[in-house]
Amino acid sequence: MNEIRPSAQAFAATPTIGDVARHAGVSTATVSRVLSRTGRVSPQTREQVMRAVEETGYRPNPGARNLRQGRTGGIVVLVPYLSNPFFSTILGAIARVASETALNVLVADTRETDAANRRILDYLHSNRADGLIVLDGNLPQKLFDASSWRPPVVFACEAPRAPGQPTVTVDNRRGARMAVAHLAGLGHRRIGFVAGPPQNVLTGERHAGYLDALAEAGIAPRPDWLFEGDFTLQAGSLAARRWLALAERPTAVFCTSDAMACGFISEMHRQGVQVPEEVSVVGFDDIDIAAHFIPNLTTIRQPRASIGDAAARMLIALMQSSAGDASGEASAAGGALPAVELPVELIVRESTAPPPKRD
Amino acid sequence: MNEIRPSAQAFAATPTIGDVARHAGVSTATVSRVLSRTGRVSPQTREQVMRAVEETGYRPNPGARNLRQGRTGGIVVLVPYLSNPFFSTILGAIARVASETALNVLVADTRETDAANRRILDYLHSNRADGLIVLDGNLPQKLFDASSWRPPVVFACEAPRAPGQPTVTVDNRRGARMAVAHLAGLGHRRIGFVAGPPQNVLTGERHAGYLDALAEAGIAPRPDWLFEGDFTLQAGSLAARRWLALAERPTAVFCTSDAMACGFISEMHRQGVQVPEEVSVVGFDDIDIAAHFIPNLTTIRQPRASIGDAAARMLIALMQSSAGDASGEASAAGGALPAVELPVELIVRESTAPPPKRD
DNA sequence: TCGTCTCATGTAATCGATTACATCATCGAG
DNA sequence: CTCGATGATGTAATCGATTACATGAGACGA
Repeated sequence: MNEIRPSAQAFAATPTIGDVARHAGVSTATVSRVLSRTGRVSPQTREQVMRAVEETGYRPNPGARNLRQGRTGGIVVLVPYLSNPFFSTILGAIARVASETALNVLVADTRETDAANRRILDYLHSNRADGLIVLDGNLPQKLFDASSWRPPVVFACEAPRAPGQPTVTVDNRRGARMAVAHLAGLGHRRIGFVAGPPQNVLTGERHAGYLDALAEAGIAPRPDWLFEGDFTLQAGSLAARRWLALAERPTAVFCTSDAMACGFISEMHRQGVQVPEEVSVVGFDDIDIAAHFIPNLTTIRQPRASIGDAAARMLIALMQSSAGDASGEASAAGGALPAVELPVELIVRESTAPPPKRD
Repeated sequence: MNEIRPSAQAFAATPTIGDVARHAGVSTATVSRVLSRTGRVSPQTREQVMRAVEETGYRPNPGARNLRQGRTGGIVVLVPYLSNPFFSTILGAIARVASETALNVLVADTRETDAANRRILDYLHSNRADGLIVLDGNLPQKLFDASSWRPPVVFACEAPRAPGQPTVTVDNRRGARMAVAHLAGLGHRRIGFVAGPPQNVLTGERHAGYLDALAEAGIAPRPDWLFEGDFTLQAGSLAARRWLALAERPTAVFCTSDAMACGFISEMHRQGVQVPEEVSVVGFDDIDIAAHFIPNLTTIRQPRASIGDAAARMLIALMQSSAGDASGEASAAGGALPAVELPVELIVRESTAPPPKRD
């Protein structure tokens, strides 16, 4: 069908490297060399090529380049619930780092994809991405072992239990301990715990920290003061209603997410219970609204942007070292960089106070 | 560097369609036909091929397919401030629709990219994406005219002023009018306006709606009750401080975002001013926290998920019609579908009340 | 003056799929 | 029995870049 080559006139479709070469009177190899700054090209030729690029309005086709180079030019971020602002901030940080290296950022919501596992396995197993960042710690671990060859993966926030994987986390246990110790320090002896999803790694770690702090304060844990939850506003409200139904109530609760803390306080307010006068509340995350919620939320700050930033940089480092390497396996070349733990911080605001004087 | 070619033995790297063909004793064309369900293949052969796919663990390389088919297999979403939960919800909805069609979703934060315009122009102008959804109405309009050939673009939320573009919006003007009419209906005559960024389209539309409602209520607008803002929590707090400094204060304010409403109320609380007893506040968006903020926020609900959903479906429709079309131009084939306007809804909660009795 | 080395550039293979076209066998109608 | 239609499959071009290798022109030392 190409019998009538469009010859040298106007470019109907997008110009290709061949068009540029013809315009400049050189070969495509030379154009490529000029544009990728590899190999030596005489200043004159370079000049001609650049002019031809200008004239034709040429833009290299990244797909073609990637195919040849055996890359995809993108990384995938697997997010549970994209609409959660906590994750979207991390995503933003990842995007910023990726744009420095001209990497595309693909997102996939692990909870939305109907045949979720299948799609994720696609991402992992295949040549769809040069690397993955997994923000969802609840994905079946099998997914990651199974595939014979896979691109580098970094787990962020919710690291799976299996060790030896590259991870970026915060010290959840210590954060929880700080939160509960803060309550104990204010004089609270009856401290509730609002959990995340049962299977979730974070739930486990933060619960461990909660127990640590109780033990340090010489307080016996009370199983009936452990409220189930799932990190959402609604779960916080639900926990509040359960708190209200209790005969013997905690004077303080540690919520394992700010969203749950807001939901909890909101429901308390609706029922006419004062925070922090009648019950103290500590959150976890320090999302934006925390500093503006009423009462301003005492919480544990996670450096969200730093998490995304660190995860992206770690992934890029892994990608580079596994590219230099002939086999696809992660190499020891870059040294052992697979685990970063970022610090958390207690932010004391208004939602905590000494327990009400009584009993 | 690749001098030692891995030769022909076991599949060190990922298997290709050629490996499958060899395994099944057929040609690559046949394998392709089986896998893409195009063309006729005998049941036996199909069986053999499927078995070979199984055995080799073959996954097609999407990059190669896309190159051949002249597509990229992805759409780009340009978001201002990825960390904004409002946008991330929309993004989530887009991702859901895109996954139905096995399209990749690439995100780019228009405010983070250092040489932002250059990168965006790249996305537009080049063969990087099969389509774009633009959530940022503040990008220079030139970007979109300039490029001779571009993939289909859908503007969502913040539609540019230029008409004739495919857009998904809500009736911002009507929403603002409803919000302010609600305040007027409660008896307020002194109503302030907390604006978004000056250049922003939404700011303009919502301000127009504000003026509409004032006019309907026979209230003269007061320029000194117009507070600048930028949709953020901080801007809301700042507006609150300005409100406090006023000699003559509005008894109600309409904030053009929920975040600003929260920031405003938060600062009021800090200064000991009661909402809604002393000043009523209406927001815009109905973000998740709105129903749990204290006081629960009266606001205008935007159907965020529907916006993302509609934008994605519109884009996919445009992509299909422009693919059938020989030229890259949008065709009239699919009929004129380029503008969807979704309804908004007034949600009355606790942050509004009749004005305090005085003068 | 003649290799030899370097530098600039061109030719063509390559990445991994899709797909236009060719080929061959089979079958039914005339 | 022959011819054309049909169906299954193979061959090879193609998408748009990168890059290994070949080539030819000068420069330079012997």
